[in-house]
Amino acid sequence: MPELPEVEVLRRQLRRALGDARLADMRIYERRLRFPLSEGFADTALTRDRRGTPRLEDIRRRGKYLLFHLSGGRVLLCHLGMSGQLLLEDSSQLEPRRHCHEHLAFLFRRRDRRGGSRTRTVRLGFRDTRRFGFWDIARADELSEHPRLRGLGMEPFDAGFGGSFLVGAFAGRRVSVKSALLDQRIVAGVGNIYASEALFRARISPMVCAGDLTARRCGRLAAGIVSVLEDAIAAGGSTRRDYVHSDGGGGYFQHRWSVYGREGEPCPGCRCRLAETGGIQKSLQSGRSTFYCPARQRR
DNA sequence: AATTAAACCTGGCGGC
DNA sequence: TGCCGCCAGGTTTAAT
Repeated sequence: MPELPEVEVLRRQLRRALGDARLADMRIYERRLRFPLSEGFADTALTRDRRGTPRLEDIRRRGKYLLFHLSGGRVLLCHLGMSGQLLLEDSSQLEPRRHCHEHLAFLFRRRDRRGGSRTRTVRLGFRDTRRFGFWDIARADELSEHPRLRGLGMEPFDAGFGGSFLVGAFAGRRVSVKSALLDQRIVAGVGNIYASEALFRARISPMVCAGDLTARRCGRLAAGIVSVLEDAIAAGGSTRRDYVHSDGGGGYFQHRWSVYGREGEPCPGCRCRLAETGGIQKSLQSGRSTFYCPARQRR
């Protein structure tokens, strides 16, 4: 799925394209997502305020969630799951796109860039082959208490995130550090790809117990998380199979993965030592694959 | 309480 | 070629 960098790239694209558009209309083609779409989703989303249809005030991100803030204090929450996509088109057609697992479509109207009173209609389609993604609607003033957001941990780009935060968060934890990184209640937004990549950058074995990490290693890990997420955002995210940008294009960071998906390849940090190190290894940790270099990433 | 496994879905790939 | 099992960027729920 899209992890933090992919969601962030999408957020920036959508905000640029939609600006302060108004949500003019929407359709639901499939309610059975990872969690069934709530009864009043469309009606609540489309409720007009004094000036007309709801205005898009901002698009924010929390962990892997996209948050569409609408006027009138409503927020649309979107999680892309494993295969969710949000695609923009210049179109005013709400008919579903066939044979592409489109489940929702929104029409936004915004002022034409050339100014004047002309408006432009933009269609935003939500596609999700596996239907692990989901949407919900919440009141803005209750957003932090929403069941799906309430338990989320620290944002990696928050000022408070760093080695000492990880020391505290990992204290007493007997799970592996790799599993701890996937726990959204600790750090929000890191998924299976960037967990492996961050551990590689920090030169830490994914099998180490989170609670056993020294402060020094927690500092390296925090730096590795931030740097890999920043680099991935700058490269437009990673496109492996399902993730695409809002224009259908893809990111480039998959070409810069050091370990993920590179089983048997030479470690980029131990060049020319393939025979000694055995190259990148793959293992399973609580059902998810982990990639690492056993020579460079010590216990 | 803490960890792990199963469940939710569809599609693509390698092996036979 | 066709069928089958396995795997895939996630989260929640049930079971150990």
